[in-house]
Amino acid sequence: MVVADREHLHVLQEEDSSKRRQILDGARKVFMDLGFDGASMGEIARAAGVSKGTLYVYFADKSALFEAILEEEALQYGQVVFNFDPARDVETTLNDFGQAYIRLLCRPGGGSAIRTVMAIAERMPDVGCRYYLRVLDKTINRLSDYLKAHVGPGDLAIDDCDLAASQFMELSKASLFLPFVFQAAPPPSEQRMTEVVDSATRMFLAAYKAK
Amino acid sequence: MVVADREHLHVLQEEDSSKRRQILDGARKVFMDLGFDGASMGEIARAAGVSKGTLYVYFADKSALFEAILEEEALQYGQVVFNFDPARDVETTLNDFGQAYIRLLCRPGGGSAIRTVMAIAERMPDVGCRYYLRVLDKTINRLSDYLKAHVGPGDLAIDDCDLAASQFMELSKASLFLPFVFQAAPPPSEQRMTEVVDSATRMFLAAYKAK
Amino acid sequence: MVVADREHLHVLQEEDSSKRRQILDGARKVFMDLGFDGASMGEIARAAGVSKGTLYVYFADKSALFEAILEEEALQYGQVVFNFDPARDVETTLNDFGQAYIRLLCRPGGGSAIRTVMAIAERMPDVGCRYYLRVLDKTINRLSDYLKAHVGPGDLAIDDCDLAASQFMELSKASLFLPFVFQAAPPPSEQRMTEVVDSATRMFLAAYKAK
Amino acid sequence: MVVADREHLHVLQEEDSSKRRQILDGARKVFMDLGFDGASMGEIARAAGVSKGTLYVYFADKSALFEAILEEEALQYGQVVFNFDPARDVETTLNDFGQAYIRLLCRPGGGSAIRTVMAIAERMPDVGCRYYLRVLDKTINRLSDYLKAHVGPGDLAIDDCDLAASQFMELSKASLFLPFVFQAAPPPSEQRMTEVVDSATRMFLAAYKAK
DNA sequence: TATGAATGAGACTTCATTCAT
DNA sequence: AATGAATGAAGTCTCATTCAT
Repeated sequence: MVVADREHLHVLQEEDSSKRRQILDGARKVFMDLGFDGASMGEIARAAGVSKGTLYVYFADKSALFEAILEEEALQYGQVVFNFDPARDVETTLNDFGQAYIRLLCRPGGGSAIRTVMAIAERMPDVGCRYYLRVLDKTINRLSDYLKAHVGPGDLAIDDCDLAASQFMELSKASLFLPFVFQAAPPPSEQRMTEVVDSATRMFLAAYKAK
Repeated sequence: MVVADREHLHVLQEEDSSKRRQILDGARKVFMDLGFDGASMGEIARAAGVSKGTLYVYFADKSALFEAILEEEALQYGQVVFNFDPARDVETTLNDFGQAYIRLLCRPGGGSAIRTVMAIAERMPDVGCRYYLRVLDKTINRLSDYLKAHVGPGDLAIDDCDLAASQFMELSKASLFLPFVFQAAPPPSEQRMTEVVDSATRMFLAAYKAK
Repeated sequence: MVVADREHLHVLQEEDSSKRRQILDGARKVFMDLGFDGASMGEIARAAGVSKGTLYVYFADKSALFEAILEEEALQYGQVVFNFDPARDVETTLNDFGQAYIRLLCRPGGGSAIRTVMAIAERMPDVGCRYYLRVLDKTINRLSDYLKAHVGPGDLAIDDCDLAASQFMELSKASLFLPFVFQAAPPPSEQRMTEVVDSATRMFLAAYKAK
Repeated sequence: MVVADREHLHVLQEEDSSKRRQILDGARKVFMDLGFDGASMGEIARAAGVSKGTLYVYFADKSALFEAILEEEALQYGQVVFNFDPARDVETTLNDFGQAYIRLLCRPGGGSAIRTVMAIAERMPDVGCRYYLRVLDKTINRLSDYLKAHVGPGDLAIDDCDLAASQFMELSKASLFLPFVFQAAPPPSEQRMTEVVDSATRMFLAAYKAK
């Protein structure tokens, strides 16, 4: 056991050994296309251009590979620049954020991680939970912090900023995300996304703008 | 088996022959708990109290059984009385609907159908699509129709009622559904659900109440 | 031990180059603990503190490594000084031998070689055969030779000394070895081993002491 | 095949449903030839003339199949009529038993169970232990009981009957079993077995016959 | 010489599905 | 109709071995 750990450590230290990169890229595609159960290690190996055995050199098992991908997803999410500079005005900030957020969700393959994780959350609750906290909840918190900074006379009148942040994010998805993720509609057009986020921003400000 | 003949002539056709009922009930539980891939026909047979072979007497294969359950789910959803009587006033109607809606989603096992269907939407797009249309979109449309009936001076000022309906539904889930479905939080308390839907209603009216 | 001296010679062909020694020591432990099939080359490499590739520098394959260990085992066995000096009296010689023999078999890990070789004797008959001849049969023969030297009036009356030697060895194991090797009992106590070998010696002499 | 018709009975539960019998027979052969690790489920399926999947209908896993065979082995062992009728005289009883015992051990494939179980006793201690208790220890106890019944003036003078029983069994194997099990010699001849057991009996009585 | 990354065959096991009764 | 025995394809994972450095 200890040995295995060490062996993995050695490999893991080189975060971007090219084989590891290949595997993660191939696996992401397969996992997101087919879901955790639908993806087979053979398919992943083929997609990654390595042998099946090699997968297990880099990742202890299928779950570990899956979680490594979610880890990356979380990091990428964190690197998306949601500009929550408190100096910026609320309307612009919210609108920019909403636009970026919905485009992230509805990019081709964009809902896949959410969908895929959601799918196994019942059988692997800790995976679901961690993904939520690291990705979704974190974004809520950053927006919430921004809002808090603007609560005050002449700015925003919000009682529960966490709820408000969540509300704005939900509003930004309205009529777009569900049809997309259920494959009932193609990815929304640029124009439609703009409209929806504009509407969300208006609605949010109508409710929370201090008088 | 002469005596039995008379009975079994039509039983198979009948939607609710007792065996079929048993199977659907057992299968729903297993599918919702474990997901499409995680559920095995053996487990389903056990949960239904029938033999594995019998499953194939009533359903062509695993997918057909799964879709039959979604069919039922859609019917049940349709039977939930969302009281959209145009005669009722907007605030009460929206609030009542929001309360019922979030309780439906967050009931134990409530997110399961959504989660389960979402999970296979990429591999079985028509299943995902049909579920969306028959369940989610249908609800949106009914709410939208209600809203349309109230658009007018002194009532609601809404440009895009479909979007507005979707917005209200999304608002009703804010901060509640995602943590629940990702297993990052237990089902929300009654009080919290009430608060969130109250806030959603206020927000909606702040934005759309005609002046 | 003379090992320290040897290390100053850098003769790579030498049987006991330090790496080779490491490998043999690590491999013995793993093979004896887990059996031929249960032992993996990876585990052996770890136990030996070398890389997997290095194993194949010194040994052609897993079997060759295993046989090299049995070779050593045979040599060590041969070096255990069973004092069969013909000048010693029979009772003492037998008893001393029996005591040493049963302690050898029942030492922690003692039955392991026998067990391990036995296990693969059917698939690798020559390995089993050679081990028997070089280890077990050799001991029988040395005891047999000792007995032959004492056959005569006033000493021992034995017709078939090979059989007699084998009999004494079997008697020395009675009630001790099988429970131990089948893990049905912990290693026998010192006192019990003494009693059993004493009994074996008495029995042997009762049967073979010349009158 | 005419017989085949009769075999299509629903008798999975029965201990000797024909498929179960087939599997056990095929598996015994493969396990005994190749050892637990060396035997593959595919090979066993082929030897049994069933599909791999069928093996798992009857046995939970490879270990369970293996243990079922040991179970049978134990039963068969128990059914070997070792005639320990206390009314029989000691010499005949011992000799008959010894003859039967060594023939059991050295029959073709006879040492295989012992060898095979011994081989995995380290990794599966409970299997080893149970086999020892159910097969070997049980036989010792039955012989021991017989001996106890004959301890007395003019019959046997034995202090530790359990030890004595074990001693006789070990003596009966002397020079025969080890070469056989290590594949260093073919199964012993009838004549040789007779000689060895005769010698064992003489030796035993020389030591334990009451004076 | 020594390494360890990489491989691919093959192990055990599961499971949707079929078939005879 | 209902069963349950049987199947075989496919899944995850292990491991002896090779090869470039």
